[in-house]
Parts: sequence; C-alpha cells; structure tokens
Amino acid sequence: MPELPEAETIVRDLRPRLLGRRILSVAVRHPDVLGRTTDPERLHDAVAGATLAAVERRGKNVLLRLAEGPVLAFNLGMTGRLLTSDAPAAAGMAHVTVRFQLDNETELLFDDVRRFGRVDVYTPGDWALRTTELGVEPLEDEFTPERLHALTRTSRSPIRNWLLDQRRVAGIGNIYANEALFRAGVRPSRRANTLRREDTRRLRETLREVLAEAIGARGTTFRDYRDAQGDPGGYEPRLRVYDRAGQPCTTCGTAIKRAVLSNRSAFYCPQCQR
DNA sequence: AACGCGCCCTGTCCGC
DNA sequence: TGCGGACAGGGCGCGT
Repeated sequence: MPELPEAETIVRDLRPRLLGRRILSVAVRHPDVLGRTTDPERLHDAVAGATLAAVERRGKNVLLRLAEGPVLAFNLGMTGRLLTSDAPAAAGMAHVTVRFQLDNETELLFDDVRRFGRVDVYTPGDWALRTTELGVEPLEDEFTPERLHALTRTSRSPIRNWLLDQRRVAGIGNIYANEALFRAGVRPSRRANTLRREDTRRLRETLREVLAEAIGARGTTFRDYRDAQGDPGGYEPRLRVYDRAGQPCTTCGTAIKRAVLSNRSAFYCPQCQR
C-alpha cells in the first residue's frame, strides 16, 4: 500500500471533504474486498444514513468513524485508492470496488486493481479490540528508543521482515523499512535481536525522519499509489535504496544491492550498511 | 509460538 | 508481435 505516509496523506485530504457529510447508500461491485465479518447488506445497514464524525489513520488503515458508532476501516493493500468523485481523476478509476453515495452529490470511491485491499465495519467495541492487535504508532511519543529496543529483543527475524510486522510497529511497509535501515546503517538481513542499543536508537530516529519527510512530500508513488485527488506522491525521487539495485549509493557510490528476504525485495548499500 | 511460505489478483515489463 | 516468467507500497492462514 500505501504505507503510513500515503494513508496519512489520504486521511488529511479526505477529512475536510467528508466531515459532517452523511452517507446515503453503499454500492458494492466486488464483494471480495469486504472483510470476512461483513457482506454487502451488513455494510449497507451499518452505514446508510450515518454521519461521518471523524477521519483518522491507524497504521496503514484509513478510518471513518460514524456518529452512530460504527467504524469503517480501509486497508488499501497494494493498489487500493480512496478518492472522492469530484476529483478530476475519479472518472479514470477503472477498478472501483465499493462506492459510497454522500449527501452532497459526490461519492467516496474505493478503487483497487488487484483487490488486495479490504474494507471492514466494526462496532466501537470490536474496533477497540482490533486496534490492540496493531503495534505502536511510530510517529507518536510512545515510540521511544527503549520501546523499540525492548520490542526487538525477542525476535530472530531479519530486521527488514521484523519492521513489516504490523503487530510490532504499525504502518511500516517495504519502501520505508528499506529507507530507514539505509539511513540507520543497518543491513536488512540483520537479526532483530542482534541490534545494539545504539542501532535501535538510530533506527527509531531514521524511521520517524523518513516517515515525516514522506508525509511532507505526500507519499511515494512507486506505481499505483494516488492521493485522494488522484495525484501521485512526490517522494519517489528521494528514495535512496528502494528499487535502486545497481545504481550508486548516494553516500559512497557503491552499487546498491537487491536481496530477497521472505520473497520480498530488500535493497541496501553493502558499504554503508553492516 | 514465532517464523517463513504460499497464496490472493491484475498489470507491466523484460527477455527470448 | 507474442508469450512466458518475474515482479509489484500487503496481509492472512497454514504448517513447522
């Protein structure tokens, strides 16, 4: 997806457009994007007539809180897009899976070519439960150096894989995991429990730095990501390692390497990252 | 019980 | 030009 910075960008874009609006109805074109606990009828019953009271982010999830209680949670998977129909680009969305009719003649569109994305409806209680399954928010104060270090103690996974596990830290995906590891000087294959206190301290810093910079640039468009206006993000030119195999390291000039960890690409500078 | 793997799905790109 | 294979911001369920 859409990782944390992309979800955050979408949330900020959607908030002024959605707050206070009422959902009139929901049309589901591809039921396979609905979570296992819901179906088109249940979704419609839960949200039709409801007022949008808050637009928030949790990890990589975009949350729409309804005044009547239910929480709509969107996970965009790899190719999911969430935009309003008044965006000029909305007309070009060829894979709309779910559309929400609003009370101002516009629609909220959930478009997803690969349909790895999901939309779930939760009761407040169920959402409270679900959110405890997600890890710490990396940009919040609670993400302290001590916390990250303690979390890494018990895992022998390569740190790149470790960072992708949403139950530990929420919102990191493959792009920003690789970028933060580069800046911290840590190899993606390094076992989590071998990181020294100094390594986790730096990694916490670089994670926050990279995520904040990417939010500032409105996210990374590697291929498919679009914001709520349908526009690409601006962070791609600033990537230092991701998808740069064979190209020179921006720090030392050594060729960036690609490795495969758990069937997913990892990129690193063999000179700068130990 | 933590971890890795295969799979879900469509589109694009690259080499032959 | 056509075709097969590899690969893609994610996450779930399974077996070990």
